[in-house]
Amino acid sequence: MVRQPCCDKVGLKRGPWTIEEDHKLMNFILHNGIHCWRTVPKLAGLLRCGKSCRLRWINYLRPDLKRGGFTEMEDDQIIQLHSRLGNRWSKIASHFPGRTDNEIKNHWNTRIKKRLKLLGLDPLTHKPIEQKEHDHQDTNKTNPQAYISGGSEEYVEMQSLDKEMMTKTEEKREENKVTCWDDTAELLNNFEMLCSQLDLGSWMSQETTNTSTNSLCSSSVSLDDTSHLSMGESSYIQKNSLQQWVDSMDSILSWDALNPLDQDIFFLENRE
DNA sequence: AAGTTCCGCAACCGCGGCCTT
DNA sequence: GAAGGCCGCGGTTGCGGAACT
Repeated sequence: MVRQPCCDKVGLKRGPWTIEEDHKLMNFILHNGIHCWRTVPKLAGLLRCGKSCRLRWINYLRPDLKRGGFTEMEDDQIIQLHSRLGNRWSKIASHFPGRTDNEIKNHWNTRIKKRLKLLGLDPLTHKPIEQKEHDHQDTNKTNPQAYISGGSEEYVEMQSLDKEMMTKTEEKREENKVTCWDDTAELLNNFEMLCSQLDLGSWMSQETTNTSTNSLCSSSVSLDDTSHLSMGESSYIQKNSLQQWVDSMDSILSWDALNPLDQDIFFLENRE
């Protein structure tokens, strides 16, 4: 047997996904589920490799994804888990329903790592960096627990800075909400139309039954992923799936980048 | 206002592990 | 048990937007 490459890269598209590609992928998965990522792009009519499709679905399109900034509690938990598990992002992510390993990894590299360094802590070992130790006599500042519990002054300062930034971001969002309300309402409307066409509800129930039988080519897709959730959480996801998804997708996908006319054309095309 | 730098995030790549043949 | 096939994971890169000069 000759090993086939994961994908013949000739003629395959790379780089950022377009909204149309997203819809093709979503549409395909919602209707057919996933049996083998390798075949997904072909069957879905995408010029992408299976890996790319998998990544896009897991990190971006999954209905149960939770979006938005990380809370202080989540930050603390990530730090604690990282001190125990190291860079095993998927393991860490499994403690955060709706968060992806990629998201957590990025958050760690861009924010938490810097914070720890500022506090004189080695992000790898979570121990005080020696040189810093001389600079910072205050033990609170070199104590991870002090950081986690928000005990140091630097931590408090950073928290207030973060809050300030968060408030500004929220203000901006509010502004956008006001100015784009009509568009947003229309988008939600359109999206619900799409979802009803895609029959998300039946897909959800279908997936719950499918996942038990679909052991071959098991994927991390859909409600299988919610196995780690409590009953309450998973039922919440099901009950609120549509609205929740719409809400999250609204902020995730660049729907607002779409010309409303283009959207209409797109949705009309999809309805046929 | 224009140019430059910085930062965050999405996506890619390659390796390793598990499963199948 | 060996080899191949596929998936998942972690590291890295590159793009786009924000911030700064």
